[in-house]
Amino acid sequence: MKIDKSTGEILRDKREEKGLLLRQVAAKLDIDTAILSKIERSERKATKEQIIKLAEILDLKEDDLLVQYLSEKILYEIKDEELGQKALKVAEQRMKFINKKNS
Amino acid sequence: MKIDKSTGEILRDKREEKGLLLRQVAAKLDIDTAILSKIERSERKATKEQIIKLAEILDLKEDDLLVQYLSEKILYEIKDEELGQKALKVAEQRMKFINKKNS
DNA sequence: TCTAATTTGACTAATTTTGTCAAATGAAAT
DNA sequence: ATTTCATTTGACAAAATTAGTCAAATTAGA
Repeated sequence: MKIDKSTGEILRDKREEKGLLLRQVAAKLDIDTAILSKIERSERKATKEQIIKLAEILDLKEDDLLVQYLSEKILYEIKDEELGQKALKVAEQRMKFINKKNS
Repeated sequence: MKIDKSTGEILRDKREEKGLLLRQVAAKLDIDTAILSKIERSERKATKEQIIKLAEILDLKEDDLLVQYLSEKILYEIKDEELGQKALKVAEQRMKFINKKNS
């Protein structure tokens, strides 16, 4: 899993690698070019549906891209929080606890 | 850190322990009783400001309550996600990476 | 059973997110 | 240098989500 690249960077790199224009990919996503530009520069978040379509369009592994995307959503929640690191750890513990309970 | 109790349960337990009514606490928070009732039963999320006030009103350690609250917000983001667990782990790695970079 | 506390659900208000559009900027090619 | 096309920017609108009120229904204790 790439930990040193933002979702946006991954998307831009792959799009350019495939020689596609923002315009072309945006058309397939049915959104304005401006939004895709912003997504690639991490100025906007994509929606989950857009991520799924992008994986398809750019031949990226859907699950990997989704994990990347979700982890970014999580980090976004705590980005300005002093206690973010602690909260993440506690969230993991609670997640384990919940999973244990449901088995 | 309590891992087996929701924020709502913590709040309700402490409020009852102190013999306060929903009405009284809600008044201090400047919201309708109905909302506090829903927060305590995890039907609604509190805002960060409400959590801070509640820690004060109920004599709970602010940081602990905030960590509890933030971890719940994180879990909420991934509650319906198959890949939630993986995303959490990746978020932690990325968090570490970001912290390393900024030091 | 009376009374006060809590819960429920329908509704409104406020905020955030997602999107469009047009103008500005940048980059490549003559 | 000028043209042309891709990308970026920012102001704005639409849509969705979140936060709140209110009143009626339910629950719990004396």
